[in-house]
Amino acid sequence: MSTVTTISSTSKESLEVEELVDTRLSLVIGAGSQPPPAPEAAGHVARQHGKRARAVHGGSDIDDDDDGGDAVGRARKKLRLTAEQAALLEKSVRAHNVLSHGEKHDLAGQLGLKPRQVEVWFQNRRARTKLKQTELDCELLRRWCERLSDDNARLRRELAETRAVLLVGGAQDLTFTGCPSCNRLAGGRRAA
Amino acid sequence: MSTVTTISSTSKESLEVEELVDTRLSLVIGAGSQPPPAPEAAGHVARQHGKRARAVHGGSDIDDDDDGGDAVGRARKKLRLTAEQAALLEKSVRAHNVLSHGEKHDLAGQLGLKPRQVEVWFQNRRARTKLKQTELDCELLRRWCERLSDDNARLRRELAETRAVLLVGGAQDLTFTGCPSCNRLAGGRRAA
DNA sequence: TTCTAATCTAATGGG
DNA sequence: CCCATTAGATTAGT
Repeated sequence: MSTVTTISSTSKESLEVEELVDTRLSLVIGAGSQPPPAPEAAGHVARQHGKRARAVHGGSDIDDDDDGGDAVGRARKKLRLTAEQAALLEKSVRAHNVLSHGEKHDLAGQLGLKPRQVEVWFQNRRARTKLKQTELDCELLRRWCERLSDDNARLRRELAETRAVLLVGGAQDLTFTGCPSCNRLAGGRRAA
Repeated sequence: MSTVTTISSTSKESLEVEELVDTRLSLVIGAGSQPPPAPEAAGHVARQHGKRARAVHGGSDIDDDDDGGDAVGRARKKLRLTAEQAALLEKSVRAHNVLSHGEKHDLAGQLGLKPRQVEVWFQNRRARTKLKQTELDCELLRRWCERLSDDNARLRRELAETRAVLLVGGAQDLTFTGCPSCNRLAGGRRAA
């Protein structure tokens, strides 16, 4: 006989179920606890989620991320990372932008977060950097475009002038001035 | 209930299973009839989900709440819009991409959503379209860049060609006339 | 099969 | 309102 009483979050319709569960859990677990509204939390990371006592899960698997719907157990609201948590995460992401299983759990332990949350944080972080870089690439492209445009104009000008010199020079001026190239240059650098 | 056990274990893959799961959950949750397939106007492959019963009327839960004081006590987990709701919203956004107060409440009434949710949906929608257009602009820029690059190459080629003709044609004269500037230039470009 | 990365979308908060 | 961000849910890929 399976002892599962909680509904796994993998269920497709977990939404409604979660609400129901949430409500009931609120009633049961209810009103007691209150996360410290003070964000300063000078000490260590606040322990954020009490896992409901689970039935004895034989053997700790490598991954036990799935906490099902207990994320909302007493949750007054959404998760806000403290400065310490953010700092640690940043440091970690600088080390490796992708987490191994061990690292994930380790970090989760240090942060007082669920492994799943750490994982998600990393995902979102990666997405963010990617987006930023896309924007940056776009800007780079824009500059490149600008440069190309300038080059283009210059080339057109030079080409026109060179052609003009070629045509004119073939007739007469070439013999007199003796230097079509100089004519061209003089024309081109008129302003200078 | 053993049914829950079955659901919780796995599987979101198979379509058949999905339907079964959905059906069962509908029974469990107590959803009434679910309006079937929705004409999905916008784009993507027809999704099979279509079925989300938001029949959790446990009293004052969803519909009747006006915006403003959003109770944070129960974390509202995630709302999934039905195909009908989405279709109506799409239609509305086609009419006006911004909502008036009246329209908002009206729509909310028709959809069975809170005005706040309608508002949020419109905001997200606008953000989405804006993002898409940005991407599109970026792509456009890229093509323009490409074109410029091609033009550039062509111009360089033509210019080189013209210059070559010019130099060759004036080579004899240049040697005789002995322009110092052009001698220098000719020496530098002799190879080309 | 499981796992994770990537994507979409509802929701929050600040400005 | 816009914007950035969070996180749940889903899809796709190895």
